[in-house]
Amino acid sequence: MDQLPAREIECLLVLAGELHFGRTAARLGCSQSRVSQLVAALERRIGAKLVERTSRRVELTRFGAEFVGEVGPAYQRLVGVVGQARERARRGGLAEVRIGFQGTAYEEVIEALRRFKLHCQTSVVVTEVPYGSPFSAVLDGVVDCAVVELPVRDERLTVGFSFPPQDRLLAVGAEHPFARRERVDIEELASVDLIASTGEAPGYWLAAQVPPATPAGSEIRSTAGVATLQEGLTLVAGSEHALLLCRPFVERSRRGDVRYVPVSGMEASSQLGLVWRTDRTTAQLEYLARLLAEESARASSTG
Amino acid sequence: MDQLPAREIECLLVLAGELHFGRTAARLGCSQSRVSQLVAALERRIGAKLVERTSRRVELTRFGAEFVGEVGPAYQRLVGVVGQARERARRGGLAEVRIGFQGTAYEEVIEALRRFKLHCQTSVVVTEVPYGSPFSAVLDGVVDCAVVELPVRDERLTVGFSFPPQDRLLAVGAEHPFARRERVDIEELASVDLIASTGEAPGYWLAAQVPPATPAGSEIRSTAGVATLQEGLTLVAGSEHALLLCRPFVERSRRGDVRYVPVSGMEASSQLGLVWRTDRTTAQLEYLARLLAEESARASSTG
DNA sequence: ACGATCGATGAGCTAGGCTCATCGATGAGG
DNA sequence: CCTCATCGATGAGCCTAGCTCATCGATCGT
Repeated sequence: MDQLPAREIECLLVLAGELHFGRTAARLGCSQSRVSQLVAALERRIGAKLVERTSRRVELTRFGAEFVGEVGPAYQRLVGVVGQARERARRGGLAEVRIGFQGTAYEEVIEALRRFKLHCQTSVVVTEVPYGSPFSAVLDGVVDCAVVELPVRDERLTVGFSFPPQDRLLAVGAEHPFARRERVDIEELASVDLIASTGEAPGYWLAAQVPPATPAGSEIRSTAGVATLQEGLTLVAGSEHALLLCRPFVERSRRGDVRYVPVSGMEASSQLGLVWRTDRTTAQLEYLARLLAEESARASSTG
Repeated sequence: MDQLPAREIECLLVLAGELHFGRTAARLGCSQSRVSQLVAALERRIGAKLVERTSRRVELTRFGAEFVGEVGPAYQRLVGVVGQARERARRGGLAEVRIGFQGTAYEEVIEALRRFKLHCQTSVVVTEVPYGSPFSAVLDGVVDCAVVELPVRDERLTVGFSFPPQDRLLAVGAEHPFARRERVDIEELASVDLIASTGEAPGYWLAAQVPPATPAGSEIRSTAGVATLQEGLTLVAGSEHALLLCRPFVERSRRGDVRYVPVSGMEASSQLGLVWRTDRTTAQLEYLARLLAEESARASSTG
């Protein structure tokens, strides 16, 4: 089969409305003879008379009317889709933005997303990404961006916005020696068995989450690894293991058999950020980053 | 806005499946460079990168994937509609055939329509046409054909099939002098007041339905006119008026306050036929006529 | 380092898309 | 009945857009 005769269809649709070759030509911005040729060509292609025409009257054949009734909506839809795409491209956005989160989304982000959807007329799909593989979903293109733990040191990824650093908390079981402490100093981490993340995260990221040693140089043990936050908490609850977390995750995962103790003296404190693939930077994502910045500023000023 | 870029869209859709410019070109039956140009043109038109391509890898942009997801179905639908129209034209038919009836449809026709729908994969819409204007709906194109009382003497109309002639019946009120008669001779019509049809029917047709005089030359009175069969029967029931009908209509409109008496000696007996606009003759309508002929033959042999 | 593969690009050809001029048909008006 | 005006069809011819060919540069495997 050969090519879709877009011009001929367009011509027929206009002619069906005008029922006049001259006016149709004017509306199409071409000559009357071209209209005549286009209609004839379409009729030849379809293999049936579509328009009954004398020098005094133009009317659709019964078959032509039926054809117009079917082709019209289909054609208009296609034109519409292309037009919408153009419009979206002009504003530099996607119709559906997929955002990944480690764990779940938190308040500041939710509000930013609401404004984002409104302003960009975009639908937002929220997905959870594995705690231990914060970047792979972004790199694979499964999500368009993600709010994850920093740091990110990867040419392929861009950090659009970084939330302010936050203290880390140490999650321990209810029976753990630290369970009732007010604080834990970072040097004390040398005495616990920290849970590491298993996943496709790069080494520098893993090291940032679970430092291999205290600032003073004491080695930090780590004999267990988990893929998700929930796994980690479950492991903590029933063992001597401990888990380093940042506050937003804690707020979303309170449970009775786990205690959260602030850790003081941590140099590399926990920090969340919005990241996306550098080669897929768009105005839309940058706008989302700006919205996050605003919400973050608002939250820190009122809180 | 300018023309719908059908080739470019087609090209993108194929490329989205192949992810390879050379194979895409082969499938489109053009050169690789053309594919490159088409994609570039579409990207320029939309205003966004749709395909990420290096010399070693081709993949859709996030935006491109979204675009393909929307444009693909719309495009396929349009192609499908055009293809279906071609197919229908090849078999010479309409997707929806509208048939008009005076009064209602009767058994032989119903069965023929069933087979017609099946064979032509067509939907059939049945419409009632005014008894007194059997042709105008056909001429106006409101229906594609109609089963109506003959005769038809009009260049613009074609009779595809004529049912065998049938006796006429005289409908009279229950209190009418003829109400209990076995037969009525045509000469006796001079003594009744026949109801005429009012409508856009031509004079020859009206005269055939309600003859102006008996064969022997006696004038037949007609002081009332009705537009539909039901109106006529209602008028008959409460007056001295009488109505000439053909059998199929009678079978469908039995009522207690009206008697039907066969009329003998009528030269021009009642005859139904399938008519359509001559300038809209199609193989499909001719096929329907053939089906009616078959059903009619079957009915007369078994009955 | 080399060759193979693949997409981009520019030059150049040509068929298809379009216009112009004209014709014949049709209907209105005198 | 004749004339004029309107409208769609048609053929000749022009020109652009649609396409090919040849070539280049980038990239990956060996």
